[in-house]
Amino acid sequence: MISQTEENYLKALFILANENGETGVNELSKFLGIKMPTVTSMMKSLADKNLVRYITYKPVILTVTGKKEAASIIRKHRLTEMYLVEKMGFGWDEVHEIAEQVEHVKSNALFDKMDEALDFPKFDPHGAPIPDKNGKIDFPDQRKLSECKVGETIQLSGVIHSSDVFLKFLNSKNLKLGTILTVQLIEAFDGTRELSYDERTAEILSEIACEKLLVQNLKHI
Amino acid sequence: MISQTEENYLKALFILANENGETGVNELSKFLGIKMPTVTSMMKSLADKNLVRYITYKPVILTVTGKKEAASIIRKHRLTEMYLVEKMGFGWDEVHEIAEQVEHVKSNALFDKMDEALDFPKFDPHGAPIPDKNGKIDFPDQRKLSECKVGETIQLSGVIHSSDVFLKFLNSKNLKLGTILTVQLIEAFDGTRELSYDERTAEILSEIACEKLLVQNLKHI
DNA sequence: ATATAAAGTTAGATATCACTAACAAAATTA
DNA sequence: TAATTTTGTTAGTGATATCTAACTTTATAT
Ligand SMILES: [Mn+2]
Ligand SMILES: [Mn+2]
Ligand SMILES: [Mn+2]
Ligand SMILES: [Mn+2]
Repeated sequence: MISQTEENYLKALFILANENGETGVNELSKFLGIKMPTVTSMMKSLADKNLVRYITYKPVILTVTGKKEAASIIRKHRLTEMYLVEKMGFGWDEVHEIAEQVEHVKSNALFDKMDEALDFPKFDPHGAPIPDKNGKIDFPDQRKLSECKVGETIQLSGVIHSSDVFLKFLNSKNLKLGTILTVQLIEAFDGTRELSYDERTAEILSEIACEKLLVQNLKHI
Repeated sequence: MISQTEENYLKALFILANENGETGVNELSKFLGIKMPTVTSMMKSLADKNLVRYITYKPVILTVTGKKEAASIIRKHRLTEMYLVEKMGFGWDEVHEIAEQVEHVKSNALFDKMDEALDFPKFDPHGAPIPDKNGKIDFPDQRKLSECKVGETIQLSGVIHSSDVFLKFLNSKNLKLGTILTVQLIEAFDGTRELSYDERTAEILSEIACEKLLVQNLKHI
C-alpha cells in the first residue's frame, strides 16, 4: 500500500522530472514545502519499495512502477478537476485544492465513472493532458506565449502551475482556454506584451504572465 | 484541525451513542476494529481537544462541538453516497467504501454542490437521514420489519448497517426502498417471515434479515 | 586552487496512531 | 459474599512522517 504522503511525493517527482527523468532533493523539498532531511529519508523508503532509484548525493529517478503510480494519481487529479468544472459547476480557479484530496481516494470505479461521464477527456480544465489508464500521456504541441513573435496568431491552450490567484487574474482579463490571440507588440525594455483577442485590441500582459501561458497553432480545417 | 482518524472516532461515537449519548470504550473498539488501549488514548486526546467528555472507567460522551463535527462528517458521507447513486450511476451496494473516504475531504463547497445538485435530499440511498448544515437530524418514524405483526402492510424505508453483502442479497430479492410489503406469516419456531410484495406472494426472509430492515406506515393521501 | 555557497545527509527529537502484555476496576454469576 | 468474566487502563514498543542542528559533499566563484 502506498500512503497518501508517498503518493504526493511520487506525483511531485513525476511533475518535476527533467529531460533525464531526474529531480534533485532540494527542488523536491521546495516544491512540497517539506524540509530536505524529511525528503531524504522518504527517498530511502521509496527506494526500498522500488518506486524510485536513489543513490546518495545523486538526483532521484522514478522506477517504471513509480512512474506508473504517479501517472495514475495525476490522472485521478485531472479527471477530478475536469469533473468538478464540467459536471458540478465549479470555476477552473476553485478545483485544484479539492482534487488534491480526491486524487487519493482508493476506487478505480469512481474515476472510471468520471472518465465516462466526461466522455474520456484528453485535457483538464487548465489544459494539462490527462494520462490514460496505462499512464501514457499525449503531450500536445504547446509552447509558451512568451516564445511567440510579434504578428503571430495562436490559441490559448494551457496554463502552467495554475494558482487560483493567477487563474482569477486571467478571468478578469477574460482569457480562457481556446481564446485566439495575436501578439501585437513586445516591449523591448521589459518584455511586456500587447495582445489582441475577442474585442480587445491592446491588452497588456507582463512577460511573467506570458511565461505561464501555453499556446498552440491554430488548427486548419 | 481534526485528523481523518479523529473524524472516524467522532462519527462512530455519534452512531453508537445510546439514549444518554454514551458509548463504552469496548463497544467503540469493536465497531472501529481498533484495540481498546488505542481507543482509550484517543479518548484522552479528544477530551483534551474538547470534543468528548471522558472520565476513566466511564462511558464517553460527545461534547456539543464533538456532536456538531460528527454530524458534519455523517452529512458529507450520506450526501456523497446519494450523489454517487443518483448522479454517477452507482448501485446502493457500491458507495459506502467510497463515501468513507470522500467524507474526509475538506471543502464545504464540494458538499454544498452535491446537496444542490440532489435538490437537498433528506435521506441517503440506504434510507438514513442526512443531517442539515447545523447538524440537526430529522429522524423519520421508522421501526424494524421484525417488529411488525402478521397482516401489517408497510413500506420499506431503510436498511441498518448496510454491508454490501446484505445489499446484494436485497437486490437478488428485488427489495428496494419504497417497496410495499405485507407480513403474511411469522414462523413461531425461528421467527422466519413470509412476505408478499410486487408480484411475489410468499417470499421468505430470516428474522435476522428482518431486524436489519426499517419500515414506515404507508402515507395516506 | 582555494574559498564560499548550495545541496544533501546524519543524528536525534517529537507527534500521531497503532500494537501487545500486564494489571485494575466494574459487572455478572455462582 | 466470593469467584469469574467483562471492561477498561497503564506501560512499553514500533511505524510513519515531520522537524532542527550539525556535518559533508558537490558545485560555483574568486
Ligand atoms: Mn491541479
Ligand atoms: Mn494530494
Ligand atoms: Mn455508508
Ligand atoms: Mn471515514
